[in-house]
Amino acid sequence: MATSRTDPLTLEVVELIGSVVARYYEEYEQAAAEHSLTGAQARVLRLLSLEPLPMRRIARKLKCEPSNVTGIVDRLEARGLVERTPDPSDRRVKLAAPTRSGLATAARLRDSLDFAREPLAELSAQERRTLRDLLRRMVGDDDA
Amino acid sequence: MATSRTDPLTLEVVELIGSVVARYYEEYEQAAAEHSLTGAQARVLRLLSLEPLPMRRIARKLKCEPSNVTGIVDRLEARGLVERTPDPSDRRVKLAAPTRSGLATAARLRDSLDFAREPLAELSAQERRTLRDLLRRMVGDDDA
DNA sequence: TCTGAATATTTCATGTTGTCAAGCAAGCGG
DNA sequence: CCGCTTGCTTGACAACATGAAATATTCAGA
Repeated sequence: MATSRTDPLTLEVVELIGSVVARYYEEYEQAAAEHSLTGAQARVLRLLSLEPLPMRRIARKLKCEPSNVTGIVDRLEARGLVERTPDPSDRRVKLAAPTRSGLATAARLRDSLDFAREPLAELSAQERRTLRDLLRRMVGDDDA
Repeated sequence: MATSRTDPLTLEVVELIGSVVARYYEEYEQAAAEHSLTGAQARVLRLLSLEPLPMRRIARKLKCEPSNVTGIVDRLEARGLVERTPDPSDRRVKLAAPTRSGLATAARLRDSLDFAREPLAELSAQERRTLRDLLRRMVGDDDA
């Protein structure tokens, strides 16, 4: 493998990615907190704002146990941001869907996620295209 | 501001960064778990492997309350990975330093953090340099 | 059709992380 | 010496996370 662990260039890129991750994560939590949400609640609400989902699919997306999702959706439901509705095609399943208020909160949350937008302003359109292409190749064709 | 929220290029880059963050975070937790550590414990151990630090400085680095650090260091200390030693120059301060075993664990942890190394193999040296330069400018001159 | 395995969700017990308020010990400026 | 600040810990509490067990439903096969 050409990419040795001790290659200084690679190490610096890894380090930089670590910085980006730390910063993004922190700002995400902060944006969530401004709407009185925890990070986990914000992630679930964002997911559901794209599409209502059964509990187990939320767990798969979050890569956590379904029993954990129960509590998070409980808290979102208690705040009127999310509703559980039965799935007509399978009575075992409960679909979680955002309420009108939940959708509004999700939209405001999206707007306050300035992280990558602001530092991206440093880059020209051409540079952003370059960055996009490099990131695309790094991330690969993962479909989560 | 030229970088409108609805600019599709910027949106895609933000989305990609989100993917990178999710993946990095997940792999970090997983690498930590392979050494029976939580993510927070791994982060503290990594910090201390660079340099012993007083509790309050760990809290600053982790951006959390000092009272939280007490518990994390307690658990690392209970496993013999970290020691608290008094600071001779200020008897209020306790320095947390890795033990020999803690240093070894930190090194193994570092080795298993393949994340950015592996997808980075997709990129040529020139491309990695380009990526490094773009990321540097995004991250800015933050000294944490 | 009946039975048994598999699936979807919840509940419970437990541990870690996080906050905040309060407390204690040690430094520091008057 | 006194009072203020600083560094750390403790205690109470909430959220998140896991794993095991309980419940309800579906589904495949005898």
